[in-house]
Amino acid sequence: MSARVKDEKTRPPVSREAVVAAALRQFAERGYRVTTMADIGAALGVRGPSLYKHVTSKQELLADIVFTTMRTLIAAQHRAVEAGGPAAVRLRRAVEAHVRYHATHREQAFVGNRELDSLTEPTRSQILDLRRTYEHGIRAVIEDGCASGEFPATDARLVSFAILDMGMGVATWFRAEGEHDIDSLAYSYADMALRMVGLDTRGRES
Amino acid sequence: MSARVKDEKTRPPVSREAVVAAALRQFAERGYRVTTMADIGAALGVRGPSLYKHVTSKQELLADIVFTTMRTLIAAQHRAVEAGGPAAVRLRRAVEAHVRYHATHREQAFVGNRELDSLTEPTRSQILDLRRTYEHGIRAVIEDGCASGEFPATDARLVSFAILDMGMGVATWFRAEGEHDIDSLAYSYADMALRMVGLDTRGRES
DNA sequence: CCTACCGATCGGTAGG
DNA sequence: CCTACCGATCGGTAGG
Repeated sequence: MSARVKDEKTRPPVSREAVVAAALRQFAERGYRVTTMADIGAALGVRGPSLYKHVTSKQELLADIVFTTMRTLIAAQHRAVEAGGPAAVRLRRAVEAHVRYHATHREQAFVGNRELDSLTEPTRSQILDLRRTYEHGIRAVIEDGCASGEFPATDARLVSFAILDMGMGVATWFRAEGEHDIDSLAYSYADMALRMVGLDTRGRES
Repeated sequence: MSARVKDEKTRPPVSREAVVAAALRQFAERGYRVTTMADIGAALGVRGPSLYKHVTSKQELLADIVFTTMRTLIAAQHRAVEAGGPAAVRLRRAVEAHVRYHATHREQAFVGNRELDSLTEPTRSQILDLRRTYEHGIRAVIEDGCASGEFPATDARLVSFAILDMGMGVATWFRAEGEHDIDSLAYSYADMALRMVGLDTRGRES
Protein backbone atom coordinates (compact mmCIF):
# COMPACT_ATOMS: atom_id res chain seq x y z
CA MET A 1 0.00 0.00 0.00
CA SER A 2 3.01 2.28 -0.34
CA ALA A 3 2.85 5.10 -2.87
CA ARG A 4 5.63 3.36 -4.72
CA VAL A 5 4.48 1.13 -7.50
CA LYS A 6 7.67 -0.87 -7.64
CA ASP A 7 9.85 -2.25 -4.93
CA GLU A 8 13.08 -0.38 -4.44
CA LYS A 9 15.26 -3.42 -4.90
CA THR A 10 13.85 -4.41 -8.27
CA ARG A 11 13.27 -0.96 -9.65
CA PRO A 12 15.26 -0.27 -12.82
CA PRO A 13 17.42 2.87 -12.73
CA VAL A 14 15.52 6.05 -13.46
CA SER A 15 16.73 7.88 -16.55
CA ARG A 16 15.53 10.88 -18.43
CA GLU A 17 14.14 8.62 -21.14
CA ALA A 18 12.24 6.60 -18.56
CA VAL A 19 10.73 9.76 -17.13
CA VAL A 20 9.69 10.98 -20.57
CA ALA A 21 8.17 7.60 -21.38
CA ALA A 22 6.20 7.49 -18.14
CA ALA A 23 5.04 11.06 -18.66
CA LEU A 24 3.94 10.27 -22.21
CA ARG A 25 1.82 7.36 -21.11
CA GLN A 26 0.08 9.38 -18.44
CA PHE A 27 -0.30 12.57 -20.46
CA ALA A 28 -2.00 10.45 -23.12
CA GLU A 29 -4.32 8.58 -20.80
CA ARG A 30 -5.22 11.22 -18.28
CA GLY A 31 -4.10 14.55 -19.69
CA TYR A 32 -1.19 16.87 -18.99
CA ARG A 33 -2.80 18.99 -16.31
CA VAL A 34 -4.27 16.12 -14.33
CA THR A 35 -1.03 14.19 -14.29
CA THR A 36 1.17 15.18 -11.36
CA MET A 37 4.88 14.80 -10.96
CA ALA A 38 4.07 12.42 -8.12
CA ASP A 39 2.06 10.27 -10.56
CA ILE A 40 4.94 10.09 -13.00
CA GLY A 41 7.35 9.29 -10.20
CA ALA A 42 5.07 6.56 -8.85
CA ALA A 43 5.10 4.82 -12.23
CA LEU A 44 8.90 4.62 -11.89
CA GLY A 45 8.93 3.75 -8.20
CA VAL A 46 10.16 7.09 -6.92
CA ARG A 47 8.70 10.26 -5.39
CA GLY A 48 7.79 13.33 -7.38
CA PRO A 49 10.69 15.56 -6.33
CA SER A 50 13.21 12.92 -7.40
CA LEU A 51 12.28 13.52 -11.03
CA TYR A 52 13.93 16.92 -10.89
CA LYS A 53 17.29 15.17 -11.02
CA HIS A 54 16.43 14.25 -14.62
CA VAL A 55 14.21 17.03 -15.90
CA THR A 56 13.88 20.69 -15.05
CA SER A 57 10.09 21.00 -15.14
CA LYS A 58 6.87 19.29 -16.04
CA GLN A 59 6.49 21.67 -18.95
CA GLU A 60 9.83 20.54 -20.32
CA LEU A 61 8.54 16.96 -20.40
CA LEU A 62 5.62 17.99 -22.57
CA ALA A 63 7.85 20.08 -24.83
CA ASP A 64 10.22 17.14 -25.29
CA ILE A 65 7.35 14.90 -26.35
CA VAL A 66 5.78 17.26 -28.85
CA PHE A 67 9.07 18.36 -30.40
CA THR A 68 10.15 14.77 -30.90
CA THR A 69 6.79 13.98 -32.44
CA MET A 70 6.86 16.82 -34.95
CA ARG A 71 10.49 16.28 -35.91
CA THR A 72 9.85 12.59 -36.47
CA LEU A 73 6.79 13.28 -38.61
CA ILE A 74 8.58 15.86 -40.72
CA ALA A 75 11.59 13.59 -41.22
CA ALA A 76 9.36 10.71 -42.27
CA GLN A 77 7.47 12.91 -44.70
CA HIS A 78 10.73 14.16 -46.15
CA ARG A 79 11.96 10.64 -46.76
CA ALA A 80 8.61 9.73 -48.33
CA VAL A 81 8.77 12.57 -50.79
CA GLU A 82 12.43 13.07 -51.60
CA ALA A 83 12.82 10.11 -53.94
CA GLY A 84 10.62 11.87 -56.46
CA GLY A 85 8.48 10.12 -59.04
CA PRO A 86 4.88 10.85 -60.05
CA ALA A 87 2.87 12.97 -57.64
CA ALA A 88 0.54 10.02 -57.02
CA VAL A 89 3.46 7.91 -55.83
CA ARG A 90 4.77 10.65 -53.59
CA LEU A 91 1.33 11.30 -52.18
CA ARG A 92 0.82 7.62 -51.45
CA ARG A 93 4.14 7.37 -49.65
CA ALA A 94 3.55 10.55 -47.65
CA VAL A 95 0.08 9.43 -46.57
CA GLU A 96 1.33 5.98 -45.67
CA ALA A 97 4.08 7.49 -43.52
CA HIS A 98 1.56 9.81 -41.88
CA VAL A 99 -0.88 7.03 -41.05
CA ARG A 100 1.85 4.65 -39.99
CA TYR A 101 3.16 7.15 -37.47
CA HIS A 102 -0.28 7.85 -36.05
CA ALA A 103 -0.94 4.12 -35.68
CA THR A 104 2.41 3.22 -34.14
CA HIS A 105 2.90 6.30 -31.99
CA ARG A 106 -0.67 6.84 -30.92
CA GLU A 107 0.20 8.38 -27.60
CA GLN A 108 2.69 10.87 -29.01
CA ALA A 109 0.29 11.95 -31.73
CA PHE A 110 -2.62 12.17 -29.33
CA VAL A 111 -0.71 14.27 -26.80
CA GLY A 112 0.75 16.45 -29.53
CA ASN A 113 -2.74 17.28 -30.73
CA ARG A 114 -4.72 17.51 -27.52
CA GLU A 115 -2.16 19.30 -25.37
CA LEU A 116 -1.17 21.98 -27.85
CA ASP A 117 -2.73 24.60 -25.62
CA SER A 118 -0.95 23.25 -22.56
CA LEU A 119 2.34 24.43 -24.05
CA THR A 120 3.69 27.77 -22.91
CA GLU A 121 5.26 30.27 -25.26
CA PRO A 122 7.51 30.24 -27.17
CA THR A 123 7.22 26.46 -27.43
CA ARG A 124 3.63 26.58 -28.59
CA SER A 125 4.40 28.90 -31.50
CA GLN A 126 7.41 26.81 -32.50
CA ILE A 127 5.26 23.71 -32.61
CA LEU A 128 2.61 25.47 -34.64
CA ASP A 129 5.35 26.44 -37.09
CA LEU A 130 6.43 22.82 -37.40
CA ARG A 131 2.85 21.78 -38.01
CA ARG A 132 2.58 24.35 -40.78
CA THR A 133 5.79 23.04 -42.32
CA TYR A 134 4.36 19.56 -42.24
CA GLU A 135 1.07 20.61 -43.81
CA HIS A 136 2.88 22.55 -46.53
CA GLY A 137 4.87 19.40 -47.34
CA ILE A 138 1.85 17.36 -48.28
CA ARG A 139 0.11 20.29 -49.89
CA ALA A 140 3.12 20.80 -52.17
CA VAL A 141 2.80 17.25 -53.48
CA ILE A 142 -0.89 17.81 -54.19
CA GLU A 143 -0.18 21.08 -55.92
CA ASP A 144 2.45 19.36 -58.03
CA GLY A 145 -0.04 16.76 -59.14
CA CYS A 146 -2.58 19.43 -60.00
CA ALA A 147 -0.06 21.56 -61.88
CA SER A 148 1.14 18.64 -63.99
CA GLY A 149 -2.41 17.63 -64.77
CA GLU A 150 -1.88 14.33 -63.02
CA PHE A 151 -4.66 15.12 -60.52
CA PRO A 152 -7.96 16.64 -61.59
CA ALA A 153 -8.18 20.21 -60.31
CA THR A 154 -8.80 20.24 -56.57
CA ASP A 155 -8.44 22.76 -53.79
CA ALA A 156 -5.02 21.62 -52.56
CA ARG A 157 -5.32 23.35 -49.19
CA LEU A 158 -8.69 21.79 -48.46
CA VAL A 159 -7.61 18.33 -49.53
CA SER A 160 -4.36 18.49 -47.60
CA PHE A 161 -6.27 19.42 -44.45
CA ALA A 162 -8.75 16.62 -45.00
CA ILE A 163 -6.05 14.01 -45.61
CA LEU A 164 -3.99 15.03 -42.61
CA ASP A 165 -7.04 15.25 -40.34
CA MET A 166 -8.30 11.81 -41.25
CA GLY A 167 -4.85 10.39 -40.65
CA MET A 168 -4.57 12.08 -37.26
CA GLY A 169 -7.88 10.53 -36.35
CA VAL A 170 -6.24 7.12 -36.57
CA ALA A 171 -4.42 7.91 -33.33
CA THR A 172 -7.75 8.20 -31.53
CA TRP A 173 -9.32 4.89 -32.49
CA PHE A 174 -6.60 2.55 -33.73
CA ARG A 175 -5.66 -0.35 -31.49
CA ALA A 176 -2.85 -2.70 -32.38
CA GLU A 177 -4.96 -5.64 -31.21
CA GLY A 178 -7.84 -4.65 -33.47
CA GLU A 179 -8.92 -5.98 -36.81
CA HIS A 180 -6.64 -3.83 -38.95
CA ASP A 181 -2.96 -4.42 -39.38
CA ILE A 182 -0.88 -1.31 -39.91
CA ASP A 183 0.26 -2.11 -43.43
CA SER A 184 -3.21 -2.54 -44.85
CA LEU A 185 -4.44 0.43 -42.84
CA ALA A 186 -1.78 2.70 -44.32
CA TYR A 187 -2.50 1.31 -47.78
CA SER A 188 -6.24 1.91 -47.46
CA TYR A 189 -5.77 5.46 -46.26
CA ALA A 190 -3.40 6.21 -49.12
CA ASP A 191 -6.03 4.81 -51.47
CA MET A 192 -8.63 7.12 -50.02
CA ALA A 193 -6.24 10.06 -50.35
CA LEU A 194 -5.63 9.30 -54.02
CA ARG A 195 -9.35 9.09 -54.61
CA MET A 196 -9.78 12.42 -52.87
CA VAL A 197 -7.54 14.11 -55.42
CA GLY A 198 -9.61 12.55 -58.17
CA LEU A 199 -7.73 9.39 -59.10
CA ASP A 200 -9.39 6.07 -59.69
CA THR A 201 -7.40 3.65 -57.58
CA ARG A 202 -9.07 0.62 -59.10
CA GLY A 203 -7.05 1.25 -62.23
CA ARG A 204 -3.46 1.71 -63.11
CA GLU A 205 -1.91 4.05 -60.56
CA SER A 206 0.72 3.12 -58.00
CA MET B 1 -9.01 48.00 -13.08
CA SER B 2 -11.68 46.14 -11.18
CA ALA B 3 -11.96 42.42 -11.71
CA ARG B 4 -15.31 43.07 -13.34
CA VAL B 5 -15.15 43.36 -17.07
CA LYS B 6 -18.41 45.20 -17.36
CA ASP B 7 -19.93 48.00 -15.36
CA GLU B 8 -22.71 46.92 -13.06
CA LYS B 9 -25.18 49.37 -14.47
CA THR B 10 -24.86 48.28 -18.08
CA ARG B 11 -24.37 44.58 -17.44
CA PRO B 12 -27.12 42.46 -18.97
CA PRO B 13 -28.81 40.07 -16.56
CA VAL B 14 -26.93 36.86 -15.97
CA SER B 15 -28.81 33.76 -17.05
CA ARG B 16 -27.92 30.14 -17.24
CA GLU B 17 -27.59 30.43 -21.02
CA ALA B 18 -25.22 33.36 -20.64
CA VAL B 19 -23.07 31.37 -18.24
CA VAL B 20 -22.97 28.40 -20.59
CA ALA B 21 -22.07 30.65 -23.51
CA ALA B 22 -19.26 32.33 -21.59
CA ALA B 23 -17.99 28.97 -20.39
CA LEU B 24 -18.05 27.59 -23.92
CA ARG B 25 -15.94 30.45 -25.26
CA GLN B 26 -13.32 30.06 -22.56
CA PHE B 27 -13.28 26.26 -22.53
CA ALA B 28 -12.62 26.43 -26.28
CA GLU B 29 -9.92 29.06 -26.15
CA ARG B 30 -8.07 28.15 -23.00
CA GLY B 31 -9.27 24.71 -21.95
CA TYR B 32 -11.62 23.40 -19.30
CA ARG B 33 -9.12 22.96 -16.50
CA VAL B 34 -7.40 26.30 -16.95
CA THR B 35 -10.65 28.22 -17.03
CA THR B 36 -11.80 29.18 -13.53
CA MET B 37 -15.26 30.03 -12.35
CA ALA B 38 -13.87 33.49 -11.64
CA ASP B 39 -12.87 33.79 -15.32
CA ILE B 40 -16.33 32.84 -16.50
CA GLY B 41 -17.89 35.25 -14.05
CA ALA B 42 -15.57 38.06 -15.13
CA ALA B 43 -16.75 37.68 -18.72
CA LEU B 44 -20.28 38.35 -17.45
CA GLY B 45 -19.36 41.11 -15.01
CA VAL B 46 -19.83 39.10 -11.81
CA ARG B 47 -17.71 37.17 -9.32
CA GLY B 48 -17.13 33.47 -9.45
CA PRO B 49 -19.41 32.43 -6.59
CA SER B 50 -22.33 34.26 -8.14
CA LEU B 51 -22.45 31.71 -10.92
CA TYR B 52 -23.68 29.08 -8.48
CA LYS B 53 -27.07 30.75 -8.56
CA HIS B 54 -27.38 29.50 -12.15
CA VAL B 55 -25.36 26.29 -12.29
CA THR B 56 -24.50 23.67 -9.72
CA SER B 57 -20.89 23.02 -10.73
CA LYS B 58 -18.22 23.68 -13.30
CA GLN B 59 -18.49 20.08 -14.43
CA GLU B 60 -22.18 20.56 -15.13
CA LEU B 61 -21.29 23.40 -17.51
CA LEU B 62 -19.05 21.11 -19.51
CA ALA B 63 -21.63 18.32 -19.50
CA ASP B 64 -24.30 20.72 -20.77
CA ILE B 65 -22.08 21.77 -23.66
CA VAL B 66 -21.09 18.30 -24.82
CA PHE B 67 -24.58 16.84 -24.48
CA THR B 68 -26.08 19.66 -26.51
CA THR B 69 -23.39 19.18 -29.12
CA MET B 70 -23.93 15.45 -29.53
CA ARG B 71 -27.71 15.70 -29.52
CA THR B 72 -27.59 18.40 -32.17
CA LEU B 73 -25.25 16.39 -34.35
CA ILE B 74 -27.33 13.25 -34.08
CA ALA B 75 -30.55 15.13 -34.84
CA ALA B 76 -28.98 16.78 -37.89
CA GLN B 77 -27.70 13.44 -39.14
CA HIS B 78 -31.11 11.90 -38.66
CA ARG B 79 -32.76 14.62 -40.70
CA ALA B 80 -30.12 14.21 -43.41
CA VAL B 81 -30.73 10.51 -43.75
CA GLU B 82 -34.41 9.98 -43.03
CA ALA B 83 -35.72 11.20 -46.39
CA GLY B 84 -34.18 8.20 -48.04
CA GLY B 85 -33.02 8.05 -51.63
CA PRO B 86 -29.87 6.55 -53.08
CA ALA B 87 -27.07 5.92 -50.62
CA ALA B 88 -24.93 8.51 -52.42
CA VAL B 89 -27.54 11.18 -51.79
CA ARG B 90 -27.92 10.22 -48.14
CA LEU B 91 -24.16 10.15 -47.69
CA ARG B 92 -23.79 13.57 -49.26
CA ARG B 93 -26.46 15.05 -47.02
CA ALA B 94 -25.03 13.45 -43.90
CA VAL B 95 -21.50 14.67 -44.66
CA GLU B 96 -22.74 18.14 -45.46
CA ALA B 97 -24.61 18.30 -42.15
CA HIS B 98 -21.52 17.04 -40.34
CA VAL B 99 -19.21 19.59 -41.91
CA ARG B 100 -21.72 22.39 -41.58
CA TYR B 101 -22.00 21.80 -37.87
CA HIS B 102 -18.26 21.70 -37.36
CA ALA B 103 -17.83 24.94 -39.30
CA THR B 104 -20.66 26.83 -37.62
CA HIS B 105 -20.24 25.47 -34.10
CA ARG B 106 -16.47 25.29 -34.00
CA GLU B 107 -16.21 25.90 -30.29
CA GLN B 108 -18.76 23.27 -29.33
CA ALA B 109 -17.16 20.68 -31.56
CA PHE B 110 -13.68 21.57 -30.40
CA VAL B 111 -14.58 21.35 -26.72
CA GLY B 112 -16.55 18.18 -27.26
CA ASN B 113 -13.50 16.53 -28.75
CA ARG B 114 -10.67 17.91 -26.67
CA GLU B 115 -12.32 17.81 -23.27
CA LEU B 116 -13.76 14.31 -23.47
CA ASP B 117 -11.39 13.20 -20.74
CA SER B 118 -12.32 16.16 -18.55
CA LEU B 119 -15.77 14.65 -18.12
CA THR B 120 -16.42 12.61 -15.02
CA GLU B 121 -18.37 9.38 -15.03
CA PRO B 122 -21.06 8.57 -15.88
CA THR B 123 -21.21 11.53 -18.24
CA ARG B 124 -18.12 10.48 -20.14
CA SER B 125 -19.50 7.04 -20.92
CA GLN B 126 -22.82 8.49 -21.97
CA ILE B 127 -21.11 10.84 -24.39
CA LEU B 128 -19.00 8.02 -25.80
CA ASP B 129 -22.24 6.13 -26.39
CA LEU B 130 -23.70 9.06 -28.30
CA ARG B 131 -20.55 9.29 -30.39
CA ARG B 132 -20.87 5.62 -31.25
CA THR B 133 -24.48 6.15 -32.25
CA TYR B 134 -23.41 8.98 -34.49
CA GLU B 135 -20.65 6.95 -36.10
CA HIS B 136 -22.99 4.02 -36.65
CA GLY B 137 -25.39 6.37 -38.42
CA ILE B 138 -22.97 7.30 -41.15
CA ARG B 139 -21.53 3.82 -41.32
CA ALA B 140 -25.01 2.41 -41.97
CA VAL B 141 -25.38 4.62 -45.02
CA ILE B 142 -22.04 3.45 -46.36
CA GLU B 143 -22.94 -0.17 -45.72
CA ASP B 144 -26.22 0.37 -47.55
CA GLY B 145 -24.38 1.70 -50.55
CA CYS B 146 -21.98 -1.23 -50.50
CA ALA B 147 -24.73 -3.81 -50.10
CA SER B 148 -26.76 -2.41 -53.00
CA GLY B 149 -23.69 -2.31 -55.19
CA GLU B 150 -23.99 1.44 -55.47
CA PHE B 151 -20.56 1.89 -53.88
CA PRO B 152 -17.61 -0.27 -54.84
CA ALA B 153 -16.69 -2.54 -51.96
CA THR B 154 -15.00 -0.59 -49.21
CA ASP B 155 -14.31 -1.13 -45.53
CA ALA B 156 -17.31 0.78 -44.18
CA ARG B 157 -15.89 1.14 -40.70
CA LEU B 158 -12.61 2.54 -41.94
CA VAL B 159 -14.24 4.95 -44.36
CA SER B 160 -16.76 6.17 -41.80
CA PHE B 161 -13.95 6.95 -39.38
CA ALA B 162 -11.98 8.75 -42.07
CA ILE B 163 -14.97 10.82 -43.19
CA LEU B 164 -15.97 11.79 -39.67
CA ASP B 165 -12.40 12.59 -38.66
CA MET B 166 -11.76 14.84 -41.63
CA GLY B 167 -15.02 16.68 -40.91
CA MET B 168 -14.13 17.13 -37.26
CA GLY B 169 -10.84 18.63 -38.36
CA VAL B 170 -12.79 21.50 -39.91
CA ALA B 171 -13.51 22.76 -36.40
CA THR B 172 -9.79 23.24 -35.79
CA TRP B 173 -8.87 25.31 -38.82
CA PHE B 174 -12.03 26.83 -40.28
CA ARG B 175 -12.52 30.54 -39.83
CA ALA B 176 -15.68 32.27 -40.99
CA GLU B 177 -13.58 35.15 -42.31
CA GLY B 178 -11.42 32.85 -44.38
CA GLU B 179 -11.48 32.04 -48.04
CA HIS B 180 -14.08 29.28 -47.85
CA ASP B 181 -17.77 29.85 -47.46
CA ILE B 182 -19.60 27.16 -45.57
CA ASP B 183 -21.80 26.01 -48.44
CA SER B 184 -18.93 25.28 -50.80
CA LEU B 185 -16.92 23.80 -47.95
CA ALA B 186 -19.67 21.34 -47.12
CA TYR B 187 -20.13 20.53 -50.79
CA SER B 188 -16.41 19.89 -51.30
CA TYR B 189 -16.20 17.62 -48.29
CA ALA B 190 -19.23 15.64 -49.43
CA ASP B 191 -17.53 15.31 -52.81
CA MET B 192 -14.42 13.94 -51.16
CA ALA B 193 -16.52 11.52 -49.13
CA LEU B 194 -18.24 10.21 -52.24
CA ARG B 195 -14.89 9.71 -53.91
CA MET B 196 -13.67 7.85 -50.84
CA VAL B 197 -16.40 5.27 -51.26
CA GLY B 198 -15.37 4.87 -54.89
CA LEU B 199 -17.73 7.16 -56.78
CA ASP B 200 -16.60 9.48 -59.55
CA THR B 201 -18.12 12.82 -58.64
CA ARG B 202 -17.24 14.35 -61.97
CA GLY B 203 -20.03 12.36 -63.47
CA ARG B 204 -23.69 11.91 -62.88
CA GLU B 205 -24.19 11.45 -59.17
CA SER B 206 -26.05 13.87 -56.95
C1' DC C 1 -24.70 38.96 -6.18
C1' DC C 2 -21.06 39.92 -2.69
C1' DT C 3 -16.84 38.98 0.62
C1' DA C 4 -14.55 35.77 3.38
C1' DC C 5 -12.92 31.51 3.70
C1' DC C 6 -12.33 26.34 3.90
C1' DG C 7 -10.13 22.29 2.08
C1' DA C 8 -7.50 20.26 -1.09
C1' DT C 9 -4.14 20.09 -4.75
C1' DC C 10 0.29 20.63 -6.82
C1' DG C 11 4.84 22.37 -8.92
C1' DG C 12 8.98 23.19 -7.37
C1' DT C 13 12.82 24.05 -3.62
C1' DA C 14 15.59 23.23 0.63
C1' DG C 15 18.51 20.50 2.75
C1' DG C 16 19.82 16.49 3.72
C1' DC D 1 16.40 9.85 -3.97
C1' DC D 2 14.05 11.26 0.37
C1' DT D 3 10.90 14.25 3.67
C1' DA D 4 9.23 18.64 4.74
C1' DC D 5 7.43 22.51 3.13
C1' DC D 6 6.45 26.97 0.65
C1' DG D 7 3.51 29.60 -2.37
C1' DA D 8 -0.11 29.79 -5.20
C1' DT D 9 -4.41 28.24 -7.21
C1' DC D 10 -9.17 27.03 -7.23
C1' DG D 11 -13.98 24.83 -6.63
C1' DG D 12 -17.41 25.37 -3.75
C1' DT D 13 -19.89 27.00 0.78
C1' DA D 14 -21.40 30.22 4.48
C1' DG D 15 -23.87 33.88 5.49
C1' DG D 16 -25.24 37.78 4.45
